[in-house]
Formats: sequence, structure tokens, C-alpha cells
Amino acid sequence: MEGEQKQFLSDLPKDFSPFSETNIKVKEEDPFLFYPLKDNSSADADLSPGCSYELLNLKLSPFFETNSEVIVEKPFLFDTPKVNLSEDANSITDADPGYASFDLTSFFHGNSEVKKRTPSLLDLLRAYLSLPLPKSEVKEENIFLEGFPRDNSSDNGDLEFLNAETESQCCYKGKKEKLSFINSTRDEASSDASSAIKPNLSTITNSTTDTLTEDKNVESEATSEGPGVDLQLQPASIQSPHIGSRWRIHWSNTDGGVLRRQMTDVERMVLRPNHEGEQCPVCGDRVSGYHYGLLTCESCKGFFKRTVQNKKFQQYQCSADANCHVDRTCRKRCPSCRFQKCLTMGMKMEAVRADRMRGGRNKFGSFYKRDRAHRLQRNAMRVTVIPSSGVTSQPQTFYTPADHQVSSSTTDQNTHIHYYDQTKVKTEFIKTEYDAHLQSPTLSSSTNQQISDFIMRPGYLVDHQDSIAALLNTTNEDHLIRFPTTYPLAEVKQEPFDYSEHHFVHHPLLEYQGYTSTANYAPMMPIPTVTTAQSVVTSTSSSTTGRVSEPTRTSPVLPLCPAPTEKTVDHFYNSNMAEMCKTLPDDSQIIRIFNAAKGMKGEAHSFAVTVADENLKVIVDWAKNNQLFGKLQLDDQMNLLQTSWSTIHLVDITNAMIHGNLSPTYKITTGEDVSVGAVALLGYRLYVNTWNDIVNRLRNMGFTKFDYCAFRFLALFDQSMDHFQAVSAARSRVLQAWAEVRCSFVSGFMSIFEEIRRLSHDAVRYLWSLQSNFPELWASLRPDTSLVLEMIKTSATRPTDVTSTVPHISVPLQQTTYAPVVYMTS
DNA sequence: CTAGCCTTGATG
DNA sequence: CATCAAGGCTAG
Repeated sequence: MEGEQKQFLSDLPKDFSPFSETNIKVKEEDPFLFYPLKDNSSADADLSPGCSYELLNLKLSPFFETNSEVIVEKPFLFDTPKVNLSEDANSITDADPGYASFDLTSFFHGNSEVKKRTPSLLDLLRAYLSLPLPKSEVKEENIFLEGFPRDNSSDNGDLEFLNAETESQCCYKGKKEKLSFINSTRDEASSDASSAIKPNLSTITNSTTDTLTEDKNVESEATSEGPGVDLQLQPASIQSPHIGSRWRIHWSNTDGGVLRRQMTDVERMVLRPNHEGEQCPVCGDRVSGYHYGLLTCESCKGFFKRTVQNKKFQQYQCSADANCHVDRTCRKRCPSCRFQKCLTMGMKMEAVRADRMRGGRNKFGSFYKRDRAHRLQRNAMRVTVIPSSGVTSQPQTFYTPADHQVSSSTTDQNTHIHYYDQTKVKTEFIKTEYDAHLQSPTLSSSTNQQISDFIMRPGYLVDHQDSIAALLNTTNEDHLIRFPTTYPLAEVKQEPFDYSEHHFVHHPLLEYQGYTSTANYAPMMPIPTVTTAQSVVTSTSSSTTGRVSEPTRTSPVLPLCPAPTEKTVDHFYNSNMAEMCKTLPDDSQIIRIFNAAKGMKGEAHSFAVTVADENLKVIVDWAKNNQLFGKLQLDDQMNLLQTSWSTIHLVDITNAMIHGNLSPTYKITTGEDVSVGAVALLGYRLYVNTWNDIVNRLRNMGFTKFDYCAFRFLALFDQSMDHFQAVSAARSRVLQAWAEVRCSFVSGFMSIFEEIRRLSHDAVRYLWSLQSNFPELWASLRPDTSLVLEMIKTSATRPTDVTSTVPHISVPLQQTTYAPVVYMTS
């Protein structure tokens, strides 16, 4: 569980202090030096009692660890409360002006008393929360262009573009504009157009005069592929693209820095459905194509299929610590970890058809296509960043064998790759879009079937409504949007759906009036895109935030293009339920957590705490990225989390249980079978039946993803915090949005939510009671490394709430500016 | 159970 | 009609 602490730590800047007040910093290269942070230019250190200093980087000190805090309780050797340290030659060595330096070991003795404190997990959590969300350094009007071929299934469109022998520099001019790639050979193109387009082109060079002939025109045909950006190549200097020649594009950012990318053979390879040389993100074997949402090898494809089809993931058990290495040579060794890795890397259980229908072209077609394009783009972005001052260093080659892995994953969980923050925005969208594709006839029916199967297993009440509800809750709120719960599944037939055009919401009135159409999307009303996604929560998943560290902060790098249709909004209150839903964590998260935790050693309580700790991370990230939550004062954020985490946690497990995503019991390393209820209730078995009953009731009521979303938000903005205007406002907004989709019939759900909330608080009280009633058991839960336990302890032992002394740390709004993906017309 | 190869069949 | 991701089959 050391990892827990690391998790938060790793997302913190190196020099970040969890103690936000008065710090003394010790220079790393000079570990015996420290100085008051308040004023570096003064050597005055306030050594009066009560003064608190933090010691950093005290590697050489035998007494103090890095990040430990020293509280001065009595004056030091010096008898004055304030002393100019640098003037005392006895114990203070000379130092840079402004730095007091002395030997700590001699300093902290005599009549001084020093208490040491190391940062608690809550300190780290606080620090983590106070970190600003990653923010792009590139201004909207200067967002770069991305250029890559419109992905039109390997016809010669690719070829033309790829081999265009041109180089250009361009700038972003509006999200909705289309890309025109104008060939110089087409005269009419040169003058026309695009009054809105400002080419801003610089030198166009032909790097090679290629020999291959085929002179294909790259046309400026406007397509409706999606919003793009006009890219116009200066006609005069452009020659016709030749097959085999190189093509370059530059990006500009605010500072005039240029990001350069050059098409390579490898890119060409990537663009074509030829995955030679690609490595499976799960095991590293050779990729054979897209399988279940990810470019994987044949064996992992088969493994994933078998696992999901036969629900083997419920039986898998890691004999080690659930973090086995998985590669080609050892992939057979631990199916549990292999499956975990499959999920982590982005394979989708929903893509396995329960009806086992064969053939049929994949329904993710456009997703995969776009993914290819994004992969290309992503790789390009990671390639060469030419600093703003530097004008023309040579473009570097940028593909390394390891590179593709990031691109192989359609989600952003890869831990070892630096993405730029906007990537995640984009990725989030892809996920959504991807999920939308899951509803295609083949997949949706099978998904439904599959989930029904889960629900149908012994021990579960089920009826037809359940399976519908299950379907509706598979992956994405869009299911809900387009499949009202009352419609029989058999009628489902999907129509093409364009996210770019509308945001749909369930229209309550039509549904309420019993509008019955077999066209299941009929009762939906397109809502003009006034309210948009991104509002409730910025999409950035900060579980990866820390790993993004370098590029987001220092490089002039341009953010990756999000999906072209991404819309943004900057206010929570504009959001509707569908948009809120988009911020919810992936369904597979809780499955992953359970499977990973059951392999850890420890008995049932330990299992429950591990699950809770893991889920807490997800919860924290979710909350942190919520715009409203992020604007609260740090202490309020902490309080809110302390109050609400247990309810959110219980809601999460309840939701997963309702939809059959969890096995009813988990066999843990002690051999014991632990029911999900016991885990959900943090070991409190007394109410497991009560909870099971709640699960069944909600399931029978057709608990949807919207309801789940509402529960989660209501839990976060806990009613006990309603005295904060921001919290109560958020609550009403959630209730309002929820009522819109639920036709105001939410009271039944609300009362159950209340039950859940009470249960969760009871569970927390129970767990805390172990501390006094069963100290050994409590100790075995390793309270020093569990954030959950620390939260419980803090809540339980918290004296009357003291008003915050911590200054408000405002978290900047997530930048909501996105550059479009540009699709090359052909 | 694994994993390579085969068959399917909606899609563009 | 070619594609290409699904599922199926089967030797090892």
C-alpha cells in the first residue's frame, strides 16, 4: 500500500510542499542549508515558539526526512525569538546572502524542542487537490494545425496526401472551418475561397524531387467529415504532390514557435491498415489489428474474448500482488493480471458479442479510423518541439518502437507516456464516441444480451425491464438518450448518429405522454449546442495528470487536437445530465479495482479497505476535475470529500452491482468468499442484506446511468454541506437536471439514495469502531498507509471544525479551447 | 487453455 | 466487392 502514498506524491511537483505555510527550504545540493521561505532575501528566521518550518531534502540529516515538518516549540539556542542567523558565527556557517545556514544536528539541541511531523496522507491529498489543473499554454487563436489524411479506408486519398511534396505553415482560424488542401495545379483554388482563411503560410519547400510519377490532385473538396481548419497551401510555390515524396506541415504557436512534423514511412504504415511492427500494448507481441477497441495481438484478442465470453474474469485470481508483469513470454502465467492489463489498456468488454454473431463489419469503424488518425497525430505531437526562438532545427525522426504503444491504446491510461493535457480531453471524447458505436445493431444487442446474462445468473431478480435497464447502462449515457427505458429492445434499430450536430437529451414531455414510436430516437429532441459537454467536469482525467508533468508545464508544445466536434462550456450550471454523465469514471474501473484488490493479502476488511482506497483515487480525480468542486476552497474540498467519499463509494458499487458488473462474491487470499455487500459496506456485514435489497429495488426501478450520475453528484455535494451556497446550488442544479430526464419522478430514487447515504455513514462508523473494539484488526488494515482510514480517523477525531487558516487556492479553469482535428480532403 | 488460422457478414 | 473485426476451430 506504499503505492497509495506514492500515487498522490507522484502527481505532485517535486518541490511541492504539503505544508503550505511557513517553509524552510534546504537546497538540494546543500542539504544542511535552510532558509525561511517567506523572504529569501532576508536571513531572519523566526524561531519563536509555534513557528513551523518544513525541512526539505534533508538527506544528510540523521533526524529529519524529506518532507518532514519541524515545529518549533521552544526557542532554539538563541535566546531571542528572532535572530539573524547569519550573524551568529558560532553555530552558523557563512552562507549566501539571504540564506541562513547551520548544522542542524547542533542546532536542534540544547534548550530547543523540536517535534517532527511527516506529511500524512491527508496532507498529500490536500496538496494534490490544490494543484491546478493542467492548462495549455497555447492560446486559442494560435492553436496549431494538424494535418493528416482524411481517413477514407485506404483508397488513394491517403496516398495523395501522404506523398504530397509540400511544406507549409498555418494557423488555426476557427473550429468549424473545413480543411482545404489546394493543389497548385488547380488554378481556381488559388484565388478563391476562404475569405475566412488566412493562410499564414511561410516557405513552401520541396524537399525532394521524387521520381514516382502518379500525379494525383489533392482536391479541396469540402467534406462533411467534421469541422476542421482551413489549410491552404500557397499555390505558387506548391508543386503537385508526387507519390513517394515527403510531406511536411508546421504548426505555429503563440510565440511563433514551430512544431514540425514530417511524414515518414512509418506514419504511412500506421495510416494504412497495416500493423506490421506494432506491438501489442498488453503483451508486446505483434499486432494483428483492432480487437475490442484496441490494437492488439491475436493471442490477447483470443484471451480477451474467452475471458469475457465465459466470464472467467470472475474466477481469475492473481497468486501474487496483482501487479504481475505481462509480456509475450509470460502472458500465460497470470490471466488475472493479463486481463487487468487488457482493461487498463483500453479493451472493451462491451465489444465482445454475447449473441456470438459472427462477421459483420465492425461497428467501431469510424472510431477506429479516427483513432488511427489520432494516433498519427499524437505521435507527431510527441515528436519534435522546436522552441519558440529556434526556427529551423531539423525535424527529428520520432518513431521508436515504444512509441506506438501509446497510440495503440485508445484510452489514456498508459502510464509511461507523456501526453499533453488536451489529449485527454480528446481521448475522453473518443471514448464517448466510441461508446456510441457500441450501440450499433450487432453490438448493442449483444451487449444487452451479455449484461442480461450477467444479471440472469442465479441469485438475481430479473425481469425484462432489467435487461433493458442493463442495456441502457452499459457504457454511455447516450444509450439512455436514445433508448428510453420503456421501449422493448427488439425494436432497437440504430440510425447513424452525428455527435457533431446535436446534443440530445431525453425529452421528458414526449416520453411522459407515452409517445411510442418504434424509432427509438424519435422522442429525443436535438438541443442546440448551447449547453455542452465539459461543463460539470473538465474531462481531464487527473489520474494521469502527474504523468503529464513535463510537457504541460514547460514546453511550448501545442495541445493535441481534440475531436473536431468537441464543444466546451465554462459553467457547471449549463450542463445537463448527459454531459454530467460524461464525467463519470469508466464502468470497468470498479471491476478492475475489485479484481486487483482481491489478490492482495489480508482478510475481508482489508479487502474492503483496499477497494475503497483504490476507488477513492478515482473519486478524488473525478471531484478534482469538477469545475465547481475545483473552485471551492481547499478546506471545503477536503471537508466535502471527507463527508462524501463513502457515499460515493457505495453508490459506485451499488451501480456496478445493479448492472451485473461484479461477481456476487470474491474469493480472497485467505480463501474466504467475501460478498460484494460486505466490501461495499467496508466490512459491515450487518447491513449486507439491506444493501442487497436496495440493489434489487433500484434494479427493478430501472436504475439508469443518469440516476447513477445524479446519485454520485448528490453524494459529492452532500446535503450536510448545504450551508455552503456553492454546494447547495450545485445540488439543485443536479436535481433539476435529473428531474428533466426523470420527468420529475425522482422521489422514489431520492429516498433510496438517502438509505444508501445512511448506510455508507454507518459503514464508516463501523469501521472506525474497530479501532477501539478490535485494535489488532484495525492495525492489520495498515491505517498509516490507507487514505480511507485516515479520512475516517480524521472525521471521527476531528474537534469542532475550525475555520480554515489555509488561504484559498484558486484553481484555474480548465482551458476550454480546442483545436480541431483536420481531415484532409481528397 | 492458448494462439494461430479460418469463416462470417455488415459496411462503404 | 473488398475490408476487417467479430466469432469459430483446433493442434499443441
